[in-house]
This record gives sequence, structure tokens and C-alpha cells, in this order.
Amino acid sequence: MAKEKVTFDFDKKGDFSEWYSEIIKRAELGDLRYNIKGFIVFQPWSVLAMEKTYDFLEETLQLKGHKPYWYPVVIPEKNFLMEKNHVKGFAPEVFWVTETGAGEKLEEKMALRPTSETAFYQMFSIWIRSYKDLPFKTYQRAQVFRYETKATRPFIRSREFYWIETHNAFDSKENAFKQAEEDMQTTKEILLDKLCIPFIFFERPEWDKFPGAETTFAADTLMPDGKVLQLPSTHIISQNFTKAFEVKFVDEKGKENYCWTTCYGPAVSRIFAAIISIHGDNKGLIFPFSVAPLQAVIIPIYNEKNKEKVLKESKKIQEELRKAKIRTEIDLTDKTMGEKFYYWEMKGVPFRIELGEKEIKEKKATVFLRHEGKKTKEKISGIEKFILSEGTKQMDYLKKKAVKEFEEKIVEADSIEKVKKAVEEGKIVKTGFCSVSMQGNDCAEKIEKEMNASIRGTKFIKEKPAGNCIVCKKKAESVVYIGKSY
RNA sequence: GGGGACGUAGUGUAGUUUGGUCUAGCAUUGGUGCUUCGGGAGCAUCCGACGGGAGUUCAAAUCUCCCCGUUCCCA
Repeated sequence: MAKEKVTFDFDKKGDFSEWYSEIIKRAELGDLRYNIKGFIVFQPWSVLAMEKTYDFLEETLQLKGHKPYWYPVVIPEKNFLMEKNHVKGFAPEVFWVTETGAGEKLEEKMALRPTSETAFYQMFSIWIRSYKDLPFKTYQRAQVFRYETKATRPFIRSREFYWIETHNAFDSKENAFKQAEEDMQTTKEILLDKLCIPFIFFERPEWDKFPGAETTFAADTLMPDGKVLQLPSTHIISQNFTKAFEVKFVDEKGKENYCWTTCYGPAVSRIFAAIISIHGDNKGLIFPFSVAPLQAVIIPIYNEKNKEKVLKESKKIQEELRKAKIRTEIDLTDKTMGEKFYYWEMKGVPFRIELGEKEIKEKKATVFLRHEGKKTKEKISGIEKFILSEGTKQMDYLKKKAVKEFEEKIVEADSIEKVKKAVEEGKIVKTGFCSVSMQGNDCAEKIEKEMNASIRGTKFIKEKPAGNCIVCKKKAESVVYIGKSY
């Protein structure tokens, strides 16, 4: 009888859904057995990678002038009800805290934050007095809670998720707009450059904006099953909230005015879903070097006679790697060599260093590159330099591969039949559309019904439409992108 | 909101139709010991489960009801 394999034979392209749930279980990313729908236990192998993602985001945000805050998890009902579009959008998904353990009703119920505009703005109205306080750029890393009614999936959509939310106030609409541009740049610096995830920023149509926002830009990527996944979004909220919350400042001329605000929300747990799905293969995970919980693993290969010598040399290598800030462990478990190989390949560790009698004699270690599935021999002395430079190359490799696959799946079509066909094939389809303002909503709903797909929006830099709307045949005002989504 | 399906060790399952053979089987995981170790080791041994409650019955994993939980499809 064959032993249960620690890696797997699931076909990512053939049955992504199964691949996805299996890898979460096998690689110990999350445990779904907590038994509350939409809530899971995040395990070290995902937490470590998400911590790195948080680090990148926070470092970048701080460099760009955002200051960190920690707000309460509860928002008073009064605040929550302040802006009517916001209420309409979020109210159905709110977890309300309504009573005490003694069964007494709270005087005012409190929302577990689904997003924190209505918490931040209350304080903004106290803190912001003059144009000298602006721009006022803040963020917090936090969990938020939404009672999702759509199918929940670990990391992709859960009722509690981990993110960063920035909340910012400005003295003009222009400056608010510039912030949105900066957020898009930040997204590129982190998602594409550090995590090797390709995406397109779309301006969402009128009917799909963040509740309460004037303009929403959202980054969409594509999962292996051809479904679009929304990644960070940035919203120009304009003065909707600041009027409701009385967030005012006095300008240079002594005139009182309402602030313009923006917010930006990268969901770290969802970004993680994209990392594992986009880079993984049929052997398991492949972590980009930047976020890999372990960047290199040393496998000592020994027998009773040379055990001590091999372990000593392994430790020396580990020390050198650690001095170079490479996250490294030696696998000292009593599993057989082959089993260790398969295990760490499944876990997605970028580099494996094999060290045995042969390597010590040659003064060269065998290094296995997970992303290419290739082995090379490298001088043991100075091996940390090799790992570091190869780490950069690994990310370049993953990025190019992911971008190529992404771009191949963006196609153009000029009729509803062709759009439908391409959407069925898991593509993002570029086409002419009557309008992304409210007048276009009917056509959008028809598309939704017809092909179970949605209008993702228009590109940030607007494209010139030619021809007519694929639904109503009126002259197309916009070039939109359509895809099935999570 | 509407409709399915499911719940047996950590995991995957057999057993449920037709109540008794179940002291609940198998595989894998886990513990221990010995031998192994250059691409998924072997032997021995041990631990581990009927989601919860009520009912029917001489007898319930099996039938009935309620609760809890999970999951899928449709809106």
C-alpha cells in the first residue's frame, strides 16, 4: 500500500477549486475546522507570509507619510448611520453587538467594523483644524468583519479578514485625486514588484463603487480558474463623509471648508490567496523570495558514520545564510531524504540546499531551485551571495511568467456572443459599452444575467471607444473590461 | 431568501437501505522501539471515532423529532 503522499497530484489548471482547498490543508495555511462559517484559523505558514506583506505595505505607506493608528474594533451605531450611501452598502453585512452577557440590551448597539471610515472621521473632525494639518494621512492594520452572504472561501472571502485601511484628508479635490494615484503606484510597488502579482486598475462603474465614494479604482487580477479577484482598491470619497462628520479646516484665507477624503484598502489575506494561486503548481506552493516564510531549507544527508560532520557543516551554512538575513532552517526531522524533498517543494520554499558527504568533499552544495525545478552546484563558501542574487532572479522569473499568463487572458471582442465565449474561457474581455454612469446599469445587468459576469470598469487612462455598445447597440461611450468574478 | 446534500478517530472512508453479526472494520496520520537514510523506508507495538439532545425498541452508528455544524446549487 502506498503511503499517503505529503505532496500532491492535484491539477491546478484542471480543477483549481480542488487544488486550492487541498493546498490550504496540506501546506497548513489555514484550518477550517474552527466551525464558524466564514472564520478560519490562520496557521504559521500563511501568517508568516502575510506578516511580510504587512511589513512591505506599512513601510511603504509610512515612507509616503501615513501615520499608524489603532482604532477600536467597535463603531457606535450613531456614527455608522451618518452617511446614507455607506449605510445602504454596508448595513446588511454588519455584525452588531447588542447585549451583555447578563442579557441586558446595550443602550446603543455597536458595529464590529466592516470598514472604519465612520470611526476615523469622528476623530478627524476633532483633530483637523487648519490647512496646516493637511494632508492628514493615516492608516491602521486591522481585522474587519462582514457578514458575507456570497459563498465564503478561505483567504478569498471570509467574514473576518485582515487588511490595512488608509484614511486621508486633503484640502482640495486635486490633492485627493493625487492620493488615489499614489495608492495605485503603491499597489504596483508591492503587488507587482514584491509579490509578482499582475493586475489592472479599473475605475469601477457608477453602480459598483465603494458605498459613499465618488470614484473607486480597484486592482483586478485573474485566478487560474479564470475568475477575476479584486485586490486593493482606492476611493476618492470627496466630501460626502466630511459633510456628515463635520470634518472642516480653515484655509489660508481664513475661510472654513470641508475636507476631501480618500481611503485605500489592501486586504492582506486576499493578496495571500492571489500569491499562492498564481504562483503555485501541481507540486504545491511556490513563494516569491520576498515573502517566503523560509527562503532556503538545508537538507543534511548523512548516515551514522558521517552524521556529526554533515550536521556541523549544515549549521555553518545556516549561520552564514542567517547573517545575510536569509530565512533558513535545517531539516533535522527523521524523515527520509526523499520525503523531505517532496515536503519542502510542496511548501514552496524557493531554495533547497542539499548537503552530504559528496558536497563537503567538493566544497560545493547542491542547490535546488523550486521555481525552475532545476539543480545546480554552488560553492559552499559565499553561498549566501548566490541565494540572494538568485532570489532576485526568482522573483523576476515569477513576475514575467505571471504577467505573460495574465496578458494572454485579456482579449478583445465586439459582439455579445464573442464576449460570452471568451468569458466562458476565463478571459477578461475588452469591449465597447454604452455608459459606465447609471444609464449603463441596465446593460450591465443584462450581461450579468446572460453570462454571469460583471463590468469591471474602465482603465485609469481612458481608451477611445469605437463602435457600439454590445448590449443596447447605442454608441459606445466607454471601453470596458468584463469578466467573471469571485 | 428558496432548494438539495452531508455529519463515524487528526484525515479519508466501511457499516445506515433491511435495527442484533459492531467488542464499530480498513487506510493514513500520531506515539514508542529497533533497523534504515543521495528522490515518497521496513517491521513490531500502542493511542484514537458514531456532532448534541429527546424519543421508539428487549436492542440504535442504523428508525423518528428537535438542535448544532458543514457544504453545494439557485435568487
